[in-house]
Amino acid sequence: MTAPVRVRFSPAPTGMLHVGSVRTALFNWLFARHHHGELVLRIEDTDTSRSRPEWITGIQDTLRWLGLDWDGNVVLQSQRFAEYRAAAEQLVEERAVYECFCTPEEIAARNDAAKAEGRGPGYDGHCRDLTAEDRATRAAERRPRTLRFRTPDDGASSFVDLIRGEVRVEWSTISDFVIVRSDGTPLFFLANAIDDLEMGITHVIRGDDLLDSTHRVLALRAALSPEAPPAYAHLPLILGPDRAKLSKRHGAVALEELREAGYLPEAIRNYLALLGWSPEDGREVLRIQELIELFDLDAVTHANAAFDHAKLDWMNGEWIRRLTRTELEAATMPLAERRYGPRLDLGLLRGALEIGQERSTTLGALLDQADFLFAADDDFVIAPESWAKVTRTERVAEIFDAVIAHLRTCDWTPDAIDPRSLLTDLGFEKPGKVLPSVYAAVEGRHAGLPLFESIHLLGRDRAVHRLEAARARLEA
RNA sequence: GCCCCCAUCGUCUAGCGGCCCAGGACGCUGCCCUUUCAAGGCGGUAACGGGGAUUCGAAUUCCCCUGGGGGCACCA
Repeated sequence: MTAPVRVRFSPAPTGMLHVGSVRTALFNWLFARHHHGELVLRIEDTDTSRSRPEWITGIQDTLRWLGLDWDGNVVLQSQRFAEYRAAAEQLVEERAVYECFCTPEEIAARNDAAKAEGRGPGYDGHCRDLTAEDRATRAAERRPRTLRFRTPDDGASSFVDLIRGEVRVEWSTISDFVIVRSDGTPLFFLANAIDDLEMGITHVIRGDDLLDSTHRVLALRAALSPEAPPAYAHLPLILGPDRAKLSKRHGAVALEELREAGYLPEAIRNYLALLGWSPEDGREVLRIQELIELFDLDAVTHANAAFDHAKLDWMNGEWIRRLTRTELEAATMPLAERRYGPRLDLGLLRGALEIGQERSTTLGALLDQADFLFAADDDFVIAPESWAKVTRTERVAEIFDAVIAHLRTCDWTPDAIDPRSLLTDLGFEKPGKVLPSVYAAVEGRHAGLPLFESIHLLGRDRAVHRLEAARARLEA
């Protein structure tokens, strides 16, 4: 390859990162790492009313957690406004951009009128050819002034997208667009074009929802500099289960929610990499290094993809099982600390991870099953549906009595704890069938971590105590 | 309304003219394993949206239709 690759991930800090934006970040990251290039993190906070500092730090936290590192300092567009203004004024002088004094209300009214006539929305060029005198008058009226880019009157805009191939649109369908607001702040188009130019971005990899805006950015870029623009690659969108575009208020899966629910970065990266891309050999469970080696823009698909939570679950389970015990512990610790606070017991947690690793799909689900270990006897509760199952169990009082007696004296190993032979002696042909009542008494749920190991972990006193409590409750 | 993008199992995808009466994965489902529930193992179910054209031959090329998605902001 020729010039070193330099890409950027440029989110707007208007909310938490969701799977769509993270997939974009991931593809940029994989592309940069694959080509030994650089990835810049640029925060597009030009909309000062919607941007919030906590989202900026939140975005960085999430990216770091996912292992998607970036090169150099984070660039904040809000700190470069002066530069954008200067460039815009220069464009005004060159007549590529003009002053527009239309108010939002006037534009909205004319759009409504256009709609009534069966035409679509879009700026009508009202202020396109204002004379110096017109402008002076309007300025004197203290009308708001925006700066609008003048799009070509005829011909077509065309560029070759790395994924889509040639994309062509008639200029007549693209209206003049605002690049500087009436309060003097820049818009996306301006800041984007200038920064891509100055940062030396070679490839722009982003969502397909920005495909149409590319023509405008490219025209603006051409007015700004004769330098060749970056190559563009528009990724198919990730859709919600309902097949609509993911948005903050609609079905978007926030990364922080996944993190809190116990999904692993390894699994999220792996799953997201497979949404719109697949390696030649068809393997699906891939380490990050393999992802970097195999990733290629050529293999990116063209069609939008629905986010499938069930497959993510499967993938997460795959990764939980691949973790070493130490890694699993490190991944679970933050969740467990938040969940159990001072009641967290490292020894018990390790025990739970040992018996739970092979059978869990999320860390959250694993901890759900481990809750019984950390509950004080006073606030240990048996789920209502599980208790119902207990009361429906035949001769359950007898079972409890026998198990209690057994636990008081047996050797304290999982094998010795196993009460089945004793239940067989009591006349139960399939002792396994009545065991769920014991699960409920000890674990608070009739289905959970393997019983004998669980009792062993819980300890003799606590186990006996819980069974006695359940036995007493039967009488009530 | 106009513009753009897209179109293989329910979902993610392989397929880039004959190897495909279409392969893999998730899901669903049957069986096995089994102390519950899972996890795991082995099977099964299930798709080329429709119509033309090109060709000896089309999931693969072209056109139309239909369908889905996106865009048309002083959001990005």
